Amino acid sequence: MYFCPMLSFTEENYLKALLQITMEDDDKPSAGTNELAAALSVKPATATDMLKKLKDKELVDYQKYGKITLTTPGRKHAVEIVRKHRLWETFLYKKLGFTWDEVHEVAEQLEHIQSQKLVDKLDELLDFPEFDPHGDIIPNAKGEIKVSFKKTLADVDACKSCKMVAVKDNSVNFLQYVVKVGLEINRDIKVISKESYDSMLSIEVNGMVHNVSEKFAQNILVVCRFCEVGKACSKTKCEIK
Amino acid sequence: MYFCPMLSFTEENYLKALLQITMEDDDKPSAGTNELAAALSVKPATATDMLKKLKDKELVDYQKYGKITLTTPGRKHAVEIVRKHRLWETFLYKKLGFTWDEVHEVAEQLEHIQSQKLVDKLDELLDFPEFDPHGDIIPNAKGEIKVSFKKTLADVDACKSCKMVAVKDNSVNFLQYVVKVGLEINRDIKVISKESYDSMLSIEVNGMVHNVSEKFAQNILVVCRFCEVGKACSKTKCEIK
DNA sequence: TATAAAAGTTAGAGGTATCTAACAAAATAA
DNA sequence: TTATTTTGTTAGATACCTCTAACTTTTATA
Repeated sequence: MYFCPMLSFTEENYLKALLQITMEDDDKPSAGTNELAAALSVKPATATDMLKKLKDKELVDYQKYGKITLTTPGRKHAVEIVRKHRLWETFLYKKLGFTWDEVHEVAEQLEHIQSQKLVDKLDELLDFPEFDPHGDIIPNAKGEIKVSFKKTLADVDACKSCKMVAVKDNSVNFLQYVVKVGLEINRDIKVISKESYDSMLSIEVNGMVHNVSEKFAQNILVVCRFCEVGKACSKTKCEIK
Repeated sequence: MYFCPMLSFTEENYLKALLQITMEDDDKPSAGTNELAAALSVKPATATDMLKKLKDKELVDYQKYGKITLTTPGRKHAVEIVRKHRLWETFLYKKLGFTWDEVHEVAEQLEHIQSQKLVDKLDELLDFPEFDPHGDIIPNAKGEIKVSFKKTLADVDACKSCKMVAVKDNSVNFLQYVVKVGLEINRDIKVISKESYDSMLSIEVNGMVHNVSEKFAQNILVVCRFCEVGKACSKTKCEIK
């Protein structure tokens, strides 16, 4: 039987970063030291030290010079932090009138509050939400996460339409830019054209045409216009294969 | 112009403890090292080190072997933490269905969250409450604290009645005991008799008689039965001088 | 007032989380 | 396959917060 010790903020942040790296891409279920260090804005040497500690606590599988993966308890803990983070974001957005670019920073602090009752009650107060303000799925109380969307606006072909369901980047900069382009969750987007030279996209949103970079498009997650978020798409009509 | 630097959790806890010690008793507006250390469950040596640091940051006035007081910025910071603590307690109690003995522990964590907007919005959501679930006054957004009640149940003479308005001890143990005796905020209490030997009190609450210790009584704050909390008492009727 | 007790400080040490600089292993390219 | 680049590790240092043990100052008491 696994005993869950109290983890420091820092340890929790390492676990969360590992989960986010390994969830990002199905083909790559492990992370590297540099990658992890970059995600946490620390030096690789610092990450190496922490990895030893997390290994001793059996929260990560890791060998010198090898790849890093979360153990089952490590993953469970990381999912719980993500759950708390996204519930708090939803609370700030729905109950306190925060804008979607403000919630992330505060939730980074709130996600570390230790109280199972608090999390459960917050979930209840919010009526067990499925998605946070950025369209990300909130893991449920059992720690289950539905698979997230893999298509981005950058994957949509010219002349096809889609619907924005989430964003991959939660930074203030990006989110404010998204708003400026007239985008929000559930908004329809039509890809007018794609420039083959630099992958710039011309998109139509709310009747307005905008040119956006490939980097921007890669951070907008989309589904077919006829999809309902969280449900299967009607394949006969689907425009984004 | 004072620049407010980011303080660590620990530093904030020292400031809060200093405020609580110096607010407790009007006759003694300063604290000692041992007293402070005891309040924080650390050794006096540890407190001495931290005091040097807080002095460098101009948050406390302090000389070697001398008494400790908060500076104006130090006090301002401490009041802000108390404000956050009590707002969070009120939130947990009113919005999430926590009991009054559960809120303190979680608020100890939440009080350190850094976001002015969060505090302001929380205050608004709660409709600018004056008191927390323990009857303690919540400092307002300007950092003003109304003077708190000075009479305790232990000060009430035999055969006189009073009304409970707050508790001085926020520990789970004490609060559960208070409930067991049938007490809660706004409840009337009649002091039936006082034992001169050990100051045990016989009190009547809700028609039931209980014997309580002096220690217990010293942690129950009361006003005259005809007082409205936060307002002046009708002196002609006041029974607790 | 002299002495004992209480209160407070200093010195030296340990754990955590971070860094830089130097080094080692693995992956990639020539 | 060898050389180069990328990736990852170790060693040594620092800042923070804590401790114990020994010491000093202040306060209280006899």
